[in-house]
Amino acid sequence: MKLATYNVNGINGRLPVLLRWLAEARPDVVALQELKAPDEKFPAAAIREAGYEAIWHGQKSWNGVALLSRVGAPVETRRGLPGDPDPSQSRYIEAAVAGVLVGALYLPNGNPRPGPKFDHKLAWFDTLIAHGATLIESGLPAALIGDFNVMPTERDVYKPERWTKDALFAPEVRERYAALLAQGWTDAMRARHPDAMIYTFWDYFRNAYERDAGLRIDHLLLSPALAGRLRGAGVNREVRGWDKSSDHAPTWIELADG
DNA sequence: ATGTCGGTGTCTCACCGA
Repeated sequence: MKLATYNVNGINGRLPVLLRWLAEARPDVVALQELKAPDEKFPAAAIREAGYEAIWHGQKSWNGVALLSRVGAPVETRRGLPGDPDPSQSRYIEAAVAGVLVGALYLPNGNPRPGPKFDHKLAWFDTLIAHGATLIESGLPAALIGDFNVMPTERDVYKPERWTKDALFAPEVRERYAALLAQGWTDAMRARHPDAMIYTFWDYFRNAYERDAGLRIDHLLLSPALAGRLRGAGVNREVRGWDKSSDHAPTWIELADG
């Protein structure tokens, strides 16, 4: 099963890019972030015509997450993170799909730091850590996937020294990502490619993609009950070069049958 | 400080958030 995450940065503005990628890559299950659309403006018909059943949790203007599947309808288990510090922001949706419990998330950006947005990021992350523990304790094959808005290590940033004060690379945030892994979650990309330079995001500014000035901020974490099925991982980085692309590239893993 | 996007309202430009 191919499981992917993709921050689309506006699902309606990027719909041709999304549909082209779905047709070419044929992922089985996909988490989407930054829909930037209210529920009634989710392009459900186009997604269905592409062969995917979907659930979504949108909001006007910002945020918004969805889960797509072409291997059986996602059975929604949660909408919103339990104990979310600001439930008005649509950042989490969870479903059982193809025998895996998939939590699809869009962690707050948190800039500027310091400030209330950074505090919110830390609070949201703490809430995710609490929920992550319950998922691990369940013993189910589970995945937490999405835009975590954190580069876990220096290897995940094209120029680490320039990012030390940024909310995406702050020690408090990287510590929380490490705390999540310490629960038993496996960073699938790093498990498959321990030393490679891998990015999932390139800024729109200053020709970042052409210069390969990227960041690795989109992650797929696997519970102990699922990690043994990991067979491959990669980034469809060419998608970032397409016309009208998101600033993120689709990021995927391959799982053996359970 | 800067740069470039989509979405939205203040609505053919200016703003926010990223």
